[in-house]
Amino acid sequence: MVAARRSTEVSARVAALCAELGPGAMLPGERELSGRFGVSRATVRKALEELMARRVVERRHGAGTFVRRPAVAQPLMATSFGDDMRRRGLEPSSRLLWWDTVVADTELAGRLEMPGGEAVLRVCRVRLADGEPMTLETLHAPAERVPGLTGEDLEGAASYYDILVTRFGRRIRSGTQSVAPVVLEAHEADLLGVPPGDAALRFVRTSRDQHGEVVERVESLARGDRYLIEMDIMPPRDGAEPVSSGAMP
Amino acid sequence: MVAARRSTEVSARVAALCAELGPGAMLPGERELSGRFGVSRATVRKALEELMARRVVERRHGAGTFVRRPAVAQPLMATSFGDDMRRRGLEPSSRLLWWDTVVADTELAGRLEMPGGEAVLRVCRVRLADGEPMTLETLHAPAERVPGLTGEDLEGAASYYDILVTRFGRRIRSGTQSVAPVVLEAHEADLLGVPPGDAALRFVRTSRDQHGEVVERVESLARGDRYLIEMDIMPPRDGAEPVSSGAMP
DNA sequence: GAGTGGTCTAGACCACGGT
DNA sequence: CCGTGGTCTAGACCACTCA
Repeated sequence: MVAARRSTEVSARVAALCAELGPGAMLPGERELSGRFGVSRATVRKALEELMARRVVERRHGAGTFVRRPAVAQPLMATSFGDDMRRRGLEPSSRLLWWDTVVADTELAGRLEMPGGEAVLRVCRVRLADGEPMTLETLHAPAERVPGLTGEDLEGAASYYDILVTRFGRRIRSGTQSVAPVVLEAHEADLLGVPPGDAALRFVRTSRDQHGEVVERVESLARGDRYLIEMDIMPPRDGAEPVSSGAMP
Repeated sequence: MVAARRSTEVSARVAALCAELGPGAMLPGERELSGRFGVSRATVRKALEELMARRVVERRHGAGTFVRRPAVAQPLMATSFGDDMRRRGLEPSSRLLWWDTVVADTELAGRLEMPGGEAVLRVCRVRLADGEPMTLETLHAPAERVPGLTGEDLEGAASYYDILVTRFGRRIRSGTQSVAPVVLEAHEADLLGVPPGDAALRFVRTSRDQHGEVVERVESLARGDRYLIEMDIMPPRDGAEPVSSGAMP
């Protein structure tokens, strides 16, 4: 792999160093790094700023630069978990917990906008980044729209969105998502590797393909210490209804 | 006003230039600006990066730097708590818990982008809808930018955003917000009228006025049982960083 | 006081876009 | 082609933290 920019190269090498040292560790100084990698200090600083933006490191004026346990920002776009993690320089994977197919009752059929009485594929996975549990996901998909798909297809590094495109010719075009805070139950905390009673975000996402058909409903629990939602906000335009807003159940 | 960093000073002067030239206009080149302001090109670049992050300018490699056109299709809006509640048919109000002014230390001054050592107004309120506590808010505002404002001005049905406009001629133009899940401490739960240990959302919002000046930093705890973020999501646009959407407490 | 990150300078070369 | 932004260097001084 060729790094066009030296700062990107330095960035990657420092990120590797971070992984080696572990969270909380202090990195060598900028001058030391610039010597070690044979680049100027300005380049090292640019690389560190990149890692800063990615929340990999934390800098304290006068003290040093430290490896951070990153809170992963949740982009409010329909990116797959894998793409999301890779963009942060983390290696995504999945651990399949269980899967089955059930017959949709009226409520589930309604949510998936499918006929009642038909089969629904359910897959429960732990999603990991660099081997560390990040979210606990349960996927619901109308079996008619993804014929032949099983839970095993979604093990390891497989991406549901990729499979949707390559096997079924379906592309995600839109979706809605809600987010609420929850306190983790013991078994959930256990699967996520955090203490029970920790805070988490509960995402519920419904996605549609190019035909407007619902192809997934995902309920996902994300560790509160590793997930952070960031958004830009704009003032309301007069007369416009909000495209999105806080709601009260 | 003294700008400690020369890049901040340059930033402000270029922002003024942008306002003068109008949307779509091409700015002078970086070398030209560095000569005009008597700073190095690196400093100009740093200033431009700041304006880039604030979406004031847009740079095109090989072409130039341009004043950004009014944002297209901003998917999301910053409404005040009061407007938000009224839209849901609820009657908003506030209960003032305490207020004071403090001298900004370096960290706070940095967050508010104001000179260190100056005064900051802090106001802590419980926000209610139909008399029921919804959020617990702590507002921070640079006193210089809202002279004479006190906590009492924000009691009852008063809206900070309204006051900003009517008394100080400042309109919210942009902002950023982050959201994380937390577990409520006993005293927080008490103020919100929920059991301790309940889940909540912690919003941290920074808003700017038409001059690009920070006019508030608000930390707000929203009851997890009454607040839910809902958003539309779109597939990622190639190359685009997430300009994301969401909701406000 | 020694070492850290934060800022700035004055120069260089490269990659890209329009004419 | 020329002017633009993008990257990089080698050095300097300042502000901060911590032993």
